[in-house]
Amino acid sequence: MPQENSAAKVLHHLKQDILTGLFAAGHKLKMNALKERYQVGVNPLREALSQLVVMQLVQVQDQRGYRVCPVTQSELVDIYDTRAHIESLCVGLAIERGDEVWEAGIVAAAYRLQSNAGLLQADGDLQAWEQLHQQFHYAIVKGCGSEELLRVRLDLYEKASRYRNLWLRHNAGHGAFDVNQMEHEQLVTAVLARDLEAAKKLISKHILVPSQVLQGLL
Amino acid sequence: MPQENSAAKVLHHLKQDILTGLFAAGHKLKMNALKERYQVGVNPLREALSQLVVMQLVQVQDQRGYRVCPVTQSELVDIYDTRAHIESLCVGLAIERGDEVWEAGIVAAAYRLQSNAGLLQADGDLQAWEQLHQQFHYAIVKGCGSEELLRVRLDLYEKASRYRNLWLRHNAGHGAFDVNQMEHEQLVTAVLARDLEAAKKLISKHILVPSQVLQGLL
DNA sequence: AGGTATTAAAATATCGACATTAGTCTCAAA
DNA sequence: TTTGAGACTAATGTCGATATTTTAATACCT
Repeated sequence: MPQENSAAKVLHHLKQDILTGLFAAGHKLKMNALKERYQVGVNPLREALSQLVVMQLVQVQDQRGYRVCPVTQSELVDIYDTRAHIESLCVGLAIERGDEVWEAGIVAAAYRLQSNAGLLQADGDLQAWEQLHQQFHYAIVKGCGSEELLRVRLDLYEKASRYRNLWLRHNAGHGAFDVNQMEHEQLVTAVLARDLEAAKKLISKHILVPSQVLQGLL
Repeated sequence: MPQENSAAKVLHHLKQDILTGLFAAGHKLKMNALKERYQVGVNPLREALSQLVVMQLVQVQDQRGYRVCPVTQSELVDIYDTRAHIESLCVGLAIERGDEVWEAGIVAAAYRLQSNAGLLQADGDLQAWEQLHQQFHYAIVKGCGSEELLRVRLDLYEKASRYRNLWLRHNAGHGAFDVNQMEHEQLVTAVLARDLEAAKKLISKHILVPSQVLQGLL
């Protein structure tokens, strides 16, 4: 029975708790509180926290413990700009290299996303929708075939999560997702038509629009 | 006196020891041996190792300890291809955004690299040259102005280090660096002339050539 | 006898408790 | 208001107990 060690378990939970905003930006992560919450000793905790430091989700001050990385407007802009460039790169390579299985995967993911648009209602499950949304975009970029590039992309996606959750909550039930939905359709059309320039422009815009909305919120 | 904790110290040393190849790919990292070598307890060690896992330099198998990540031909190709794309992206943005201070920095770094070409002799200090080489390329890309993009670039650079050291040792004293030197001159010219297309082609090739040499060695 | 399965023993990883050390806060005195 | 001493809080590291894996040895079967 593969029982992963406690450091791995606490890493997973703690990461979620930070990304979803349960531990707010700048929040001091006290050992005793975390020990209590996750029911582990200090050593697995320190291991997990060390890893989150490398992921740039947590800061460490020597001899003064850990705290959640602050969110700033400049970081927001930087992350989203970089994501736009990287995602655009992935889409471009995917269009060059993708095969029929890749195309089918896109169609399937787009269909699932479309079918569950109801999750975007005011009382819907935004996290569930975001899951499908993520899978849709992943279906497109995985055609690039580069593990390293996809890993870089995932790192940035996760680092953007705290900001994205703000955007999701802000838009919930305001019909602001309609534009988003339309962009997805256009993207699928451009990608399947292997229209490189159009697809790159669309994906870049698709990422930068939420960034501009968020800049007004911070 | 800013005395960083022992986990940070051992992280730095251990990372170097892996990147320089002192601990070979696939090597089992036994706690007792590391404890002895770095003169620390197991906990700081586990912290450092956890971080190296996130950096993808070591692997962890539950209850079976840590070992240095293996090197593979496919990873080599993937890392260098991805580096070529990312570096090209950085150079492109730098050309668009760079100012005069940026230009001056490039000229200065190029001059220092040129002046110390003697380090490439068979009996030279290759690590010292690589330091200058790295600084030269950094002088160019830092003009892109994106912290996130530069961080991604640095991650890939470090991940490529183990392969690069092979290349450096292979080329030492064989005059194979002459082409490399010429590429640097051409790159500086293209960048300062703000010739986007030429610069992107040059930097991409500059990264991919060592990759092709290395593919023959593995 | 050769090879495989079983069991015992050594080695190793993991985790929590405790002691040490550093940082912070309070309060009084200058 | 500033400064310094002491108490308190929190982070860090070492040690030891426990659980798991790996190695070795022995017994068993073909």
